[in-house]
Amino acid sequence: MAKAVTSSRRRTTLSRERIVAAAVALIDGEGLDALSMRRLGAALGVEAMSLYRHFPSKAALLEAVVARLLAGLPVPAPTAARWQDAFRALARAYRALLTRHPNAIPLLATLELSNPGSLAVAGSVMALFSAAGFDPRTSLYVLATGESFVIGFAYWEAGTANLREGRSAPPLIPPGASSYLVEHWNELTEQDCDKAFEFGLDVLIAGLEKVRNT
Amino acid sequence: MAKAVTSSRRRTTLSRERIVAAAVALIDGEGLDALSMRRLGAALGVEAMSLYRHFPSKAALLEAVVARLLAGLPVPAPTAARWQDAFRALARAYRALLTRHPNAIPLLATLELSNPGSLAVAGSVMALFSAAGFDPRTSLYVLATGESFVIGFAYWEAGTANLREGRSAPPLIPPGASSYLVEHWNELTEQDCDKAFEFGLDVLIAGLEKVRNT
DNA sequence: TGCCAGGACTTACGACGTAAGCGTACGCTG
DNA sequence: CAGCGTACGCTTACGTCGTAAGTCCTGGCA
Repeated sequence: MAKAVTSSRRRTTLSRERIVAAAVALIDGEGLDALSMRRLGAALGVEAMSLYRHFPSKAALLEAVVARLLAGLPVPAPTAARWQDAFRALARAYRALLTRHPNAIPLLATLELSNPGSLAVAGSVMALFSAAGFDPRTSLYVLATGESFVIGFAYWEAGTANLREGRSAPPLIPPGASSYLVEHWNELTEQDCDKAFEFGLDVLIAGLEKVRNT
Repeated sequence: MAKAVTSSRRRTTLSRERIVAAAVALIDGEGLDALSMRRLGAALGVEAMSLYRHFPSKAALLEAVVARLLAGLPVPAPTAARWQDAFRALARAYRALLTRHPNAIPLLATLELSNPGSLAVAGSVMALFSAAGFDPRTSLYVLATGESFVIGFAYWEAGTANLREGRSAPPLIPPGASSYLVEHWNELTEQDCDKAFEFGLDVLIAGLEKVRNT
């Protein structure tokens, strides 16, 4: 075979980079449950135990996955324009990240806070709001509020997506339920999710403006 | 033995009720990972496979667990006072539920939307805001925004709790990080979480008031 | 008294995370 | 160019998981 030359090399060369990339691909393509050490190894043409040369445990690997995903977030420059715009842009970017990797939502929700990668973002948000006149402690509360909304909304959107695609039984409507809900529950399209997110963002920003002037 | 009479009965009598209650206790006491069919059976003095007489799968059992937890939510009467107060009370009740069962947060975040038990709450929120003058679609957005905040905040709080108790390494601060963050990151107490939640609630309600008048 | 059916038990399979130890080929040193 | 140490992938094995299939006991009714 012409490839005999390369076969003198080790058939596959693992690295943390390659492993994490494959893990993200596996999660995106097949779901979080599909990320087992054996299947990840198989995707890389390698036995499961070989991965332990590069990561001490699966938990460590997941941390690295979260770090890689968080690295995709653009950290706003502190020189940015109005804090409202920077806040909005960051929230949208985070949501876009979660929408691109919906199967990784539980990972990010659980591990984000303990991941160094999130500190860059957290720091920029804190600086942003401190510069806008919020005191440091309040800036922290703003950070908590904004991040909670984005993470929680990702779950909401995933839940409605499951409903839409019938992966979970449409919850049979109990008799006395409000007709508003019944009417509008099933017509939640993706565009509605976009609108709902923008609505929440508007509400948050309007509220922050008001709280700031109190 | 005096109890010989009862020993003529089947030693243990299972029921969906008893199983779900034991499952909740196991989750609360030992964590979500501890809820395996075998361990749950053991807690009930029964073999794992016996549980399958009452639930077709573990997923079905988890649904029932979520339903039981959601049943603990007080649904506000539509006659309630100001929508602001009702909204605040419901959000607090939901957060209290999540705080009482922190190990069940991922369960509720993932399964809540597909659970009939959540429809009662959803319906009451929709009715509440419709009565307050929001149009139905906007009411749905309000529902999404509020619920996202509460769910997301539960993750945030759990994350900071892990940091506090050192269950995850305190993320080593990168060199250029904002000093605001560094200073305030580690002094997040439980009272701070309470305050952060109330802050978020204030912001949301203030924003909703403003949006409503536009 | 005898039968039936409901419900718990037994056994078994494939997949999981990972501990322990093995073999080999690459790259440095002399 | 020879030799060696070591980095790194492989093999085997253990205990646990969810659950499919089949067995057996027991309480209630004919």
